Amino acid sequence: MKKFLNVLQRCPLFEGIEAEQLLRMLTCLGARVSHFDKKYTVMAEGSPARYIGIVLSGSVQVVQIDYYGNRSILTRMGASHVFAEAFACAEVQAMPVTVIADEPCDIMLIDCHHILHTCQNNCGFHQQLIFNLMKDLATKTVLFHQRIEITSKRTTREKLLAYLSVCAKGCGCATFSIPFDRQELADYLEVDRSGLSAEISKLRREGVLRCEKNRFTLLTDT
Amino acid sequence: MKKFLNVLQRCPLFEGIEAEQLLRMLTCLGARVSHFDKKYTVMAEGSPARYIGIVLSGSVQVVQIDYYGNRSILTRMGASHVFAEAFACAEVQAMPVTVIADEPCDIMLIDCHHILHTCQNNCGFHQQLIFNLMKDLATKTVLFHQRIEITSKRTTREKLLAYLSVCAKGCGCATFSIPFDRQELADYLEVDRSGLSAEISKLRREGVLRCEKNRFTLLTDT
DNA sequence: TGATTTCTGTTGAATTTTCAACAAAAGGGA
DNA sequence: TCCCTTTTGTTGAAAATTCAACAGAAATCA
Repeated sequence: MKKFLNVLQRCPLFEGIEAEQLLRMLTCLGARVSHFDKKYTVMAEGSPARYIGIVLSGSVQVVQIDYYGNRSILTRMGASHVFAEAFACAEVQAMPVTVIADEPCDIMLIDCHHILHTCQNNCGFHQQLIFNLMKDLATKTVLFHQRIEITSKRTTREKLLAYLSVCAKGCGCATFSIPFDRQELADYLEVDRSGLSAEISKLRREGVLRCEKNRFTLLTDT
Repeated sequence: MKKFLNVLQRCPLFEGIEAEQLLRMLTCLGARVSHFDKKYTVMAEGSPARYIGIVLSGSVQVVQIDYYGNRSILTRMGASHVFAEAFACAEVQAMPVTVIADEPCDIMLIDCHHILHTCQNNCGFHQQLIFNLMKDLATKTVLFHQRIEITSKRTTREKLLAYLSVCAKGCGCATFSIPFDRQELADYLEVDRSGLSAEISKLRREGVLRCEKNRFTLLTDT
């Protein structure tokens, strides 16, 4: 656990909590760490939503797969980020999404009951934890709105440009890498992969962007 | 304020708080009530995100309008529901959405700072409020996932059927009313209105559903 | 290094959506 | 009630997406 202390301290869930106290707290919360190889399922759709997940290393994707096998990528979480907290906190019966390892990763799982209900030891950190959880959920909601703003566009071109604009704004630079391959980007934007590839080529020919693998440069100021 | 006490007690934000204490609390929080006529703007996109809103009567729509004037309806909130809490809690600079009155409505506004930061009087209810806020945000996130599951479908037919299924499941009955007219439903599902009307007619002809104005009956068990 | 698998871009056909325009129906106000 | 506005369903044409198939490029693995 100690070797991940740095990551844990950057986790929004533990903001304002000292390193020393953090380790004690994790013991009290019954936190445990598991390793997952790439593409393995961290949490399966339909399974009980008891646990809050924290990415200690690597990254995960939160995906939704419908009846026909169509995948939507809802989000990707890297080190120090929290996932599945909404389902655990809302006490839904079953996970409505699947979480899979995007790379080999170490994941910390905490039973949400231990966070929401004060324990026998009456530790003093619960208030802070719940406050942080609230902040984290608010931030997630804002990011969700951003995604909806992107996917609500009607054409592949508009979705792509909206997404790339957000990326550029986020990194403060017109050149940036995205964490998706073509199929994943298509599943994030909710469009057809081949149509996406075609659109990227078209935008490149038109001089709107440059692109080499998953590294893009926006040549216009949208 | 007192005439809305019933509604306020049903508000998830005030769960577990006694009526008497609630009224004192609202004074301390500096809550104020405003009336809005139908179609008036309750919160404008771009304005500071300081306030949490609570619907006391009537209903509001949370919408996103893009550069070209295309509207997306993100959600509709009726009496006792909370809105804009995520933006206020996440302390974003500007509202990324617009909130408009769907019907004539009374809205309670509370400055989020008063909730997040304990006041001089050191009232004891902040912990409970923050806990409730956290629960509320978690629930909202789950509902967002549900909306994404609907809008991520690729065809108008699939989106419509997914939406109607959720409605039917929600009210536990195959016959139900939806809170949208055709244009609003199209803006919620993110499809073209005329295409939506055509699809409804088609589904009616096929015997999949019955529909009279905004009252639907699903004839299949999807 | 070589073989195998995965990823990517391209194409054309079929399907679907979007767009614009219009008329009938419904609703609101005087 | 009548008039005017809004909503709704329909249609056909244009545009865009999806789908399937394929070949070359890139990555993986032994």
